[in-house]
Amino acid sequence: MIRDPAVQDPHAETRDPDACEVFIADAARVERVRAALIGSRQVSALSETFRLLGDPTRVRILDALSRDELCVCDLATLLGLTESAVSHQLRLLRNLRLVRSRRDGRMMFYALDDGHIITLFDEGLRHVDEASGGSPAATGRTPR
Amino acid sequence: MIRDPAVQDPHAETRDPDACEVFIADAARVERVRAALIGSRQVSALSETFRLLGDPTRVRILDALSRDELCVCDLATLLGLTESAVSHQLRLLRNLRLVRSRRDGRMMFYALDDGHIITLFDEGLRHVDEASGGSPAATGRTPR
DNA sequence: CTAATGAATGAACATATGTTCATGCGTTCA
DNA sequence: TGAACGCATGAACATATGTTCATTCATTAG
Repeated sequence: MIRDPAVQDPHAETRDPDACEVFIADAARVERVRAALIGSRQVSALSETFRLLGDPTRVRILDALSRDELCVCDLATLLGLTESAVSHQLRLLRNLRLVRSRRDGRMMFYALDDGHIITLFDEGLRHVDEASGGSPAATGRTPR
Repeated sequence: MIRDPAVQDPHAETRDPDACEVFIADAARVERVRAALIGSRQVSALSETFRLLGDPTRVRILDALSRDELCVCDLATLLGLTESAVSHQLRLLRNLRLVRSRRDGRMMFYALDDGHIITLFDEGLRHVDEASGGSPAATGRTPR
C-alpha cells in the first residue's frame, strides 16, 4: 500500500521530459515555477496522506477518533462496519501515523496521532463549506 | 466522478446498523461520540476533496498553481504530462472548486480557487515532515 | 471563410482500491 | 491448559481510478 518513495510513481512522468511537443506559452514563468516546486518525496508523502483522508470510511473513523479514543469494536459499532473493515483501515492510518494504537487487555484503543489531522479536517471543512455555494447551512458541528 | 451527496456512498453502511453482533465496550462513550459526528454530507464533501488531493499528479498541479497562474500547455510542459492528462485532472479540480479558470485568447489559465488549498498543503507537509521519523531533512521548500 | 491551435471530452484499458470471508494471533478467564 | 474473545491479516472479488488515444470544440491567424 505504501509505495517506495524511491520508485518513480507509475502515474508520474508519462511523457519524455525532453520531448518538446507542447507549445510553451511562457518559458520564463515555467522555469521560475519549476524552481519552486516541492520534491518528489514530498509529493509522494503528501499525496499518500491525502489519499488516506480521501475515503468516506476513513474520514468517519478519524472524525470519531477526533472526539475520543476508541477500541476497534466500538468504532465498528459506531460506524456500522465490520471489525475487519475497520481494522484494515486502521492499519493504513497507523502506517502513515495518522492514528496510534494502545493495547488494554485484549482491546486495542486507537487515537489520533497528532493535532495536524484535526487542523486538516477543519481547514477542509472550511473549504467545502465555502465552495459548496454561497451561504452554507450551519454545519451543526460541535467544536472540538 | 462527483457523487451525488444524496446518494448513500456505496462503501458506507455496509452493515445493518441495527445488527448488534459486535461487542460494545463502552456504550456511553459510543453514544457521546456519535452525537458529535459530522453529517454524511460533510463526510462526502470532505472525502471527495481529500481524494482529489490524494494523487501525485494533482498534488504537483496544485503545487505549481500555488506559485503562479498557468495555462494548460505550460502545466503539461512543467510536469512532463500530456495536455489531455492535465486537462482531465483540471476538470476534476475545477468541479470541486480547488482551481478556477480564465480564458485568454485560445489559452485557458488556471489558478488556485482560494487560500484554503495552500493551508491544507502546508499543514499536510508539516504532518508528513513530522511523521516521517525524527528530524526530517530540510524541505528545501520556498515559502509561498 | 478556412486552416491551425490550445483545450476539452469520451471510450477503453490497465491498475489500484475497499470490502468480505476465512483464518491466524495474542490475551484473558474459567 | 484451553476455550473464548477482540483484533489482525491474506486472498479474492467487484468497483473505481488515471492515463492514453482519437475526436471534437472554441478561438484566432491567414
